[in-house]
Amino acid sequence: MRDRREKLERLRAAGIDPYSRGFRPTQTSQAAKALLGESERTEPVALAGRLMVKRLQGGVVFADLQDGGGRIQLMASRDKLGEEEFDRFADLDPGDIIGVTGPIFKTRRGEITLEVQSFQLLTKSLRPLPEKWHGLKDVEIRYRQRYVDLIANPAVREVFRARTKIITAMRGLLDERNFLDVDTPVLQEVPGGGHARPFVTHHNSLDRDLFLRIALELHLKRLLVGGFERVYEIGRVFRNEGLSPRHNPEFTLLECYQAYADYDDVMRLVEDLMVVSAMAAGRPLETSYQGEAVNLTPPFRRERMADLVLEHTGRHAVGQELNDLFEEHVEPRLRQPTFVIDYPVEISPLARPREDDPRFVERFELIILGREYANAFTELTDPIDQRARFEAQAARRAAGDVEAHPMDEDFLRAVEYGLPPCGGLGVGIDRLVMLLTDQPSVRDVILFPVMKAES
RNA sequence: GCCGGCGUAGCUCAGCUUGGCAGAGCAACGGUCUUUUAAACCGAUGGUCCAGGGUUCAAAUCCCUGCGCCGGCACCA
Repeated sequence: MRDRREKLERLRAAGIDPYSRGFRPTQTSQAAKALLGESERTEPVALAGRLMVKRLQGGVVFADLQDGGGRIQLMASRDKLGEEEFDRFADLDPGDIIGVTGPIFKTRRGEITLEVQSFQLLTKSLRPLPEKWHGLKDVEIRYRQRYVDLIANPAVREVFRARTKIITAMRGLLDERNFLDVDTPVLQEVPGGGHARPFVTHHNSLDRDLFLRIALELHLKRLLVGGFERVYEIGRVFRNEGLSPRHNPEFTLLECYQAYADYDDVMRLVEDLMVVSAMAAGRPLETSYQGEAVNLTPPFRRERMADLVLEHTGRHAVGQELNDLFEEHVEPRLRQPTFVIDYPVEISPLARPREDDPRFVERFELIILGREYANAFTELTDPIDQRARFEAQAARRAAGDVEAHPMDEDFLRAVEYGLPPCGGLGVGIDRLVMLLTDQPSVRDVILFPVMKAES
C-alpha cells in the first residue's frame, strides 16, 4: 500500500491523473473476442476494465484485462508503444482500472489478444489483489469484502447473475399471468403473517415503536379485499433469529395471492415456478445439490402430513404433536420434491379449514432435500373464524409464546369487508437460489450477509 | 445462547504435538529477459503470529479471558 501511494504521487508529479475519466469502451471483452472471427486482425477497439495479472517478457508485456463480461489478454510491446509509453504500461499494477485501444489478433499460442496502441489509467488501485493462483478463499474476507470476492472469484459473479435471472423469471411468469407486482410496507405496526420474532425500531417524530416486517401476507391479502385479484411481491423480510448456513436475518421472500384459486391451483403454480427458475439458472430438472441427486420434474409427489407421519413413525397424531413428529422424523427424510399437504389448524392461523375435517387446513409446504421451499394455503376468508384464530394465538402469546401471531384489528376489518376465496404462496428465494446454484450456504447467495462487527 | 474447530506476511499456507533467532510460494520492490499464460530468472524486502493476561530463563507453540470466522445444537424459511 505504501509503495502504491508513492507511485500515485509520482504519477501526479508526472502530470498523469490517476483518477481520470472520459474513456468510453466501444464493447466488452467478450464482444471484442467474438469480433476476430476467422480474420487475422480487427480494426482497433476500445475496452475498459481491471488489470488482473501482468507477465513481463523484456520488451513485451502481457496482461489480462477483466471487465463485466470476462477477460481478454493485452499485449504491449516497446516497439509499438515507444519507450516512454511502454514503461508507463509496465508500471501499471494488478488491480488498476484502465482503458485500452488497439486491434484484436491471435498470438502464436492462439490466445485472442488486444494489441495495445494506446491506454489510459482510469483508476489507480491502492490495495494489492489476492494472489492469482490460489485466489481468495478466506470466507470472512469473501463475505465482509464482497467486492474483493467478486474481483478475485469470477464464478461468484455467476451465482449472483443466476440469482437475478431466477427472480426475473419468476416475475416474468407471474406478470404473464396477470399478477400485479406491488410494494407493501416494510415498517409495520403489527408484524404478522408469519411465525417469527420481529426487529423493533423507533420512529422519532411519531415517538412510536415500529416493527420490520416478517412476512408480506397480511398486506397482500388486504389488496385482494381492495379488488386486485392477483398480486405478488418479492421483497426483503426480517426475522430476529440466529444465523446459520440456511438463515440470514434478512432474506428475500416471494409471496403471491390469487383470487378464486385454492391450494391445488397453487401447487401447479409452484411447479411452474420451479421449472422456469431452474431454466433461468441454467440447471437441468434432473440435477443435484451438493452431490445429492434431485429431480425437479413435475408433477411433484403429494402426501398428507398425517399419512407421512403414520408411515414413518407408526403413530396417529394431530395438532402440534403431528407437526412436531413430522419435523423430527419425516421432513429430513423427504429428499425428492414433495408437497406435504393438510397441516394442523393449530399451527396455521391464516389458512382455510378442510371441509371434511376441520382439524386440518388446506395448506402445503414443498419439501426438497429435507428443506422447505414453499409454504402455501387456501386462505381463510371467514372473518369470524379469523378473529377466533387470532384470539387463540393471543392466548398462546399470553402463555409465553413470543412468536405467536399478533392480533391485527385492521386486517380483520379488511376481511370483514370481504376477502374473495383465494390461494396464497410464499417462497424463500435465497434457499431456492442456493438449490439452483448448488451453493452450500445462504451467505453464498446474499451479496452482503449479516456479520458481527469486525474485530 | 450452548458445544466443538480455527485465527501466522497483501493472498495461499507450513511451523504448534514435544516451548529455544518468525518460515515458504505468489504479490509488491530492484535488476535480466521482445509472443508469454498453473507461479520465467537473479536479488533484496516484507510480521501487533487475532487481542489481553498468566506460566517459564525463554511462548506463534502451554494455560485463562475476550473478539471474530466456520460447523453443530437451539430458534426459524
